[in-house]
Amino acid sequence: MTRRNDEVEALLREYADLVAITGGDAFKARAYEKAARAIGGYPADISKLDEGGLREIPNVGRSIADKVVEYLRTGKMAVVEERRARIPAGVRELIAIPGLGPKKALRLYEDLHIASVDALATAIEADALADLRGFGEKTQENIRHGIELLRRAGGRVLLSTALETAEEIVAELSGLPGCGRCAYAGSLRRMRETVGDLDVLVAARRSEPFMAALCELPGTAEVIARGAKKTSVRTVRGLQVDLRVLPPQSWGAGMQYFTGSKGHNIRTRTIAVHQGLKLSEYGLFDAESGDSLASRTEEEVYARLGLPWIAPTLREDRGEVEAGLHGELPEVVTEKDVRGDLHTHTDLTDGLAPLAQMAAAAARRGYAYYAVTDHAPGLSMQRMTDEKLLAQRESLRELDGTLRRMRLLHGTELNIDPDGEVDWPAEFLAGFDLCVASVHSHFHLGRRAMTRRLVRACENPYVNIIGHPTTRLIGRRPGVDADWDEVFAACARTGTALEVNAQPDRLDLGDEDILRAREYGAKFAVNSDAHAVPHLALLRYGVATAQRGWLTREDVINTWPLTRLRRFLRKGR
DNA sequence: GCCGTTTTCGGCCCGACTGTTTTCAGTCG
Repeated sequence: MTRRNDEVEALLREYADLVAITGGDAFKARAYEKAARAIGGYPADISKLDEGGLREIPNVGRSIADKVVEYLRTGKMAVVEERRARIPAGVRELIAIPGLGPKKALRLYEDLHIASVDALATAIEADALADLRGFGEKTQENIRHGIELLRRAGGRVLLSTALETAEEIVAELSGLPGCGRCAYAGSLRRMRETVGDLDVLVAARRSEPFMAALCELPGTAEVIARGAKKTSVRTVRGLQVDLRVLPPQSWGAGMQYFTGSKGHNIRTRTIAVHQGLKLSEYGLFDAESGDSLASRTEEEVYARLGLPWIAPTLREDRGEVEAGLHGELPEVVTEKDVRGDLHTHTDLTDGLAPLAQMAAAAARRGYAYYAVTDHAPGLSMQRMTDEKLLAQRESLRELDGTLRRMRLLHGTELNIDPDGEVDWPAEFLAGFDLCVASVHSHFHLGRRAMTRRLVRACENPYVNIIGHPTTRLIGRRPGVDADWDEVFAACARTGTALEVNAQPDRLDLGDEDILRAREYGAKFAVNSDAHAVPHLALLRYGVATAQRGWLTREDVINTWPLTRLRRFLRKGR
């Protein structure tokens, strides 16, 4: 279920954007952004809070608390409605284009009445921006490229967005009478980093009540097709949902078929054909007699084909069927295997919650260890100082040992400068239990310089993990250019782990790079990069990505017992 | 709009990059 917190966060963000676009006070816009972030990252459910309770949340004052109360009561915020009436939704979409902010969006709207990404693309094609102040050739080229980036996502949404919607729908349909089973399949079940549409399956004798329920959900905007076996709708967020109702005895075959991928299914069907069988969404059949041989569970279907059950995250036709036939499928890492998070923030830098709250929440997740890695001074906007950091270390050491059996590690997230140097000298770095090091600036160095930069970071005896190695932002920013083979080899050689950052818009490294890095024998750390208590749970997306990269416990350092982890962190020093 | 006080007003993340603006505005992290 989406939390009310998330709804309010989205609404306040929208209002902040609209204030910025309409040329309001920039500090006011930022105040709404800060409040949005604080509410989104607030651990408690805000719908249970009164105005006083809301004002306890940092950066929420009287005015915003009032508006939130108004929203919780009426489902609306009058000020947002007003601004929406003045600025079409498409204008706000424009500022999602990298390189295009609120000022340029307003100019496009006021001077040329451009109110959608499509209209902007058309205008650029028609060279209609030539006379507009601030839109020279380079700017237009950058915008064109930005639109390209957005479109390459091809209407796909982030895994996290898709999963939230799917879980809501599954929860709704599961509650209906006559529902045998209900689950999502498709690329979402395979946990791809973006999802084009949702496939939801129901096992039931009568399909009609489920089709009707889907069409009538509050989140359903439009019914695309409606039949007895399949119904398709589009949600208010623009996501297409296909619902298929299967006879209960076909559940396993249906899940296998609709989970895909296409490539994986071609492999399994080929195996079936060679055995004189036929595999469809209804079951595995004898090709001649038409007798059903297996269909009730996925395990049954795979077993009859001579295969072990294959984890959905592996079903990408990357050799998993072959591996299954030879009994060589990897035992992929699971969320339960993860003993601790090694990249997290607190309110000492840009996190929302204080150290004690983050640590307590981590302990509730059952972790054996937990690292706090706030930003280093190189990110000047974070205003980190040696004194603040050492004071944090002291509080952390005091807290250590008081949280069930969880051990606290003191770390930092260093900035890798263009030369591959990091924020502090060796003597100071030696005081940390571990260091994550990440690229946060100078993304366009060129391949050779970028490769040297990352390799030098690996060679630093105090750098343990390269954070979000490519720095890509899915759908918004491509990863940096480097000779990754060289970087991965350096990681393996120096005992530096590669992060699998679990933030849903990063998932960095991504699955394909993980597969490549694994070939060099590099190790990995699956981290949440949490900036708030609820973010700790994002780890599931990182674990799924690790699975898609075929990683096992052996590959992932934060599944190891603390003593083994500490040995790794010493990097042979 | 929020916050913290020097308690009711003034500061708020700050520096870098980029393109185009002939002196700096807009965007980003």
